[in-house]
Amino acid sequence: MIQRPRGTRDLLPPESRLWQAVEELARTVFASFGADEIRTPAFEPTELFVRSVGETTDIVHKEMYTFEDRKGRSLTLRPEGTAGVARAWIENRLHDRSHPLRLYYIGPMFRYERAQQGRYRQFSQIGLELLGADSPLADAELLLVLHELFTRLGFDDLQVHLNNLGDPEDRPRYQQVVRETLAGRREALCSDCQRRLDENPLRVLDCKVPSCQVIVADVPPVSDVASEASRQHVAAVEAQLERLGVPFVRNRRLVRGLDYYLRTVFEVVSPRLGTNAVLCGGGRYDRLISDLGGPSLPGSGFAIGEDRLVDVLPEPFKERVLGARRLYLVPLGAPAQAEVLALAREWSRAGVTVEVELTGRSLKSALKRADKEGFAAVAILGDDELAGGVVAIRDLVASSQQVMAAAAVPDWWKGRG
RNA sequence: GUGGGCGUAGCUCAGAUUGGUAGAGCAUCGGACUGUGGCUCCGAUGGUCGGGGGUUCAAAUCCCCUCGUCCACCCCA
Repeated sequence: MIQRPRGTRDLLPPESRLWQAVEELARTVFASFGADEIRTPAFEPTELFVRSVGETTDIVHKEMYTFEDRKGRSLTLRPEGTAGVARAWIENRLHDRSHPLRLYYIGPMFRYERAQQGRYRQFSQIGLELLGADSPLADAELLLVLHELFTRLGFDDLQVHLNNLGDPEDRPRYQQVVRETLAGRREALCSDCQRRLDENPLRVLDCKVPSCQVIVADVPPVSDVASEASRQHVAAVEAQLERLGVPFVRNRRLVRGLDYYLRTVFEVVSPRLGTNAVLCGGGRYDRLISDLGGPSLPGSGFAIGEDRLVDVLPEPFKERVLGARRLYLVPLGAPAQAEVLALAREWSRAGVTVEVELTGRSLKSALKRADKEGFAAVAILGDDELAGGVVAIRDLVASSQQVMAAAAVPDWWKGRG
């Protein structure tokens, strides 16, 4: 049997409805704050990700799906969404548009990793990018939109972690501080941290090995070495959030795995997820567009892991989506079968969710099925009803039954919502 | 990429230690009840025992390889 590739999944009904509902709400909330959708290719020139995400990052270095096309060009399945948006902005001269520009995307990303719960080789991200505004207000708006979406999904237990990564100019100075602080204790660090010390010292900060955390506790947080301008920026973001009542915690150890972030960085974590608890990550990237050869343009954005989000969706939201009422239309006998689709069309046009029984099963087994499948009601159309121009409507919840004109069913249906 | 757990019916699992005709519950379909669900009873359908190879008269069971999945590390969404 041919099986799907490792780390990919088939989204089946009814769970696919949850995905639709999440995406629909995200579109609604984003659009209500002035964002529009952008759709970029699922694969891009490899160079784009090397230059934006960063050569030394794990994503680029060992997690990309890279291949050559028939003309020998190196292409890569996108491992994240921001790079493609930045590329598209430059290539399509969106510079000419009025800014700031709010662009959102929803779609699959690809990373070659060992799959486990909440981590897949193909996963979906819902992202929002805010281009052309360098103010703290822009970062605050992103966090607000995020908070609004999560609140409307019914979450009340998520935590927003926030940190200041400083400006790129601060980075060498900070790396120096890290190296100096840890110079004498290199041997005491785990082997991963010893490697990080050379390649990407920032990442030593969020090592989860307890012995490392003890040692790293002596290292001053990035924000202490950060420029005055970046400190004022992040402080202003925090002040906005406090004013808005958007809860967050300062996490001075928070570091992100993509090189383009600076100043404001944040994560949203769910206590209901295990190891892969990060539901959303984001931050400011004022140098990304210029690093890719475009003009100087500030930007800020986030990406939500849709797979993880759906995994921890609050029960009330799920019930609302999965509990949608449906009417089961059951024809009995050939004359009724001849009429049944026309009737379904009529009801469908009037806003009824109607499912026609097609297999000719007995009324008894149809009712049995209706009960199992959770239909709200069954419309029975037999010879008797046909003769009188009526249908028998059996309400499965109330266990009651009545006969009414076929044309009256949509109103009856609405009245019971 | 590293370490470990687990793959038997659509689902949850027994059967493996000691090789000997593949099982149960649930689900599905049908009947009891000829046009009325949920409960009960009866019956039926359903399996290359993840795949391949080896040992053996005989393998779900023992050995090797492989694929998948889950957990931890790593990483991030």
